[in-house]
Amino acid sequence: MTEVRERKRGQGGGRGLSADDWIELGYAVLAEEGLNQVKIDSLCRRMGVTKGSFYWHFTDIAAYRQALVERWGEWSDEEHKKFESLDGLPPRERLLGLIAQLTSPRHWMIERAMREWARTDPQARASIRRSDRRARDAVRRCLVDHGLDEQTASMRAAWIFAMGVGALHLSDSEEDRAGAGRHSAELVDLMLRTD
Amino acid sequence: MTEVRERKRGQGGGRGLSADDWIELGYAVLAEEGLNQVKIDSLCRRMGVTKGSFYWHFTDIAAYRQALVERWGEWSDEEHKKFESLDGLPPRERLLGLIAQLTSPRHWMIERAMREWARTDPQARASIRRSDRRARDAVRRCLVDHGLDEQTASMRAAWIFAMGVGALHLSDSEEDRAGAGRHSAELVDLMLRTD
DNA sequence: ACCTGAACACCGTTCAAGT
DNA sequence: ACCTGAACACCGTTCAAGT
Repeated sequence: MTEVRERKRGQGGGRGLSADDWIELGYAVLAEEGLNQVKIDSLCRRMGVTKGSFYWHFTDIAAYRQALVERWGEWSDEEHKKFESLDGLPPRERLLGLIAQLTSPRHWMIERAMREWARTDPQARASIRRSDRRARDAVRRCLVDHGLDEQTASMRAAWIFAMGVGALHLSDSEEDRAGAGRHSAELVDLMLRTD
Repeated sequence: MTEVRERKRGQGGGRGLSADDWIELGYAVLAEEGLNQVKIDSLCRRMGVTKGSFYWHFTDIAAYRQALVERWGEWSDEEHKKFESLDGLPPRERLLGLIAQLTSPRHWMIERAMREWARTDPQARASIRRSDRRARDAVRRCLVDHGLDEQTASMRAAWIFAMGVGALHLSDSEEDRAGAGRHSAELVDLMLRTD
């Protein structure tokens, strides 16, 4: 579909491709067609080069995946920073925003691919774990700020987080998502109860 | 697609393999080494036969996966029937049992494989959806029997179910599972609140 | 009925050779 | 520095031929 004939190149010039070009393409394919379409062969076809080109930029496909994982990690860092700017909001609104972000459909394919890779690649696992812990901590902080004790907050944060990951994987069937993705206000109200 | 010419035989007789033998092996490999190790080539090596044997029992690897999916569906049906026998228990205990079953570590690999296949294979998707709906309904019934109104029960059932699926996918990192898998009593108590 | 053996296509990987 | 082209291994698939 996305037949790239005209190669994108760095700002200045240079006739060849950069590692970044490959990563960019990888993400596009990942998001559009999923993990199983990220093959060296088809990537090269899209790029209009032979496989030797790919292997000049990356030692093997594991290194390529790792580059994608690293890029994802950086991107995840930025997202988190963006969210920290909402620290002024009351806990309930902050939590609603967090949940919206957690269950956002923006990058399902990519998130799923990361979790898939994390199952075999230790580096990917470390990256995901770091990102997950940050998300869970952010949720927990909302709960603590709202007045829950540390223990209860940790428990409920883990539940909410697991729910988010579940919604991520259920995102294919609309009926399943309905309950988990919508009604976040009701969920938050239940999770914030202190009585 | 469903070209499964199977031939069951007793324990003793028959020199050749049956489709069941292949399915059995597939499950073993799936559970032990995960989805990516279910290759025709390596399965044949384990069986001690050539690939022609595999292709006599199944038209292609899609048909084989479908046979695995069907088998999983039957097995899932049985599990559900087993659980219906607990209908006499009070809702709270029933719900605890359901959650224990939903987040049981027994067949993580297999469940994940099914959800993975469901992403591309419509038959697998139908199978999973059917099983999911049953599980969610069972949870919802516990909540209704405990006194929640239909709307609230549906919402909370979807949450609990999503949490279970999330726990399934987080099952690699122990820290994440800790909150979602353990503390089910606290979760149930929160979810059963009517006030 | 059940399988072998050889063939082919596809994809990951390597590497000498080109510009 | 960046890529081509040919080679090879691995795996999915087909099929004529064997028992």
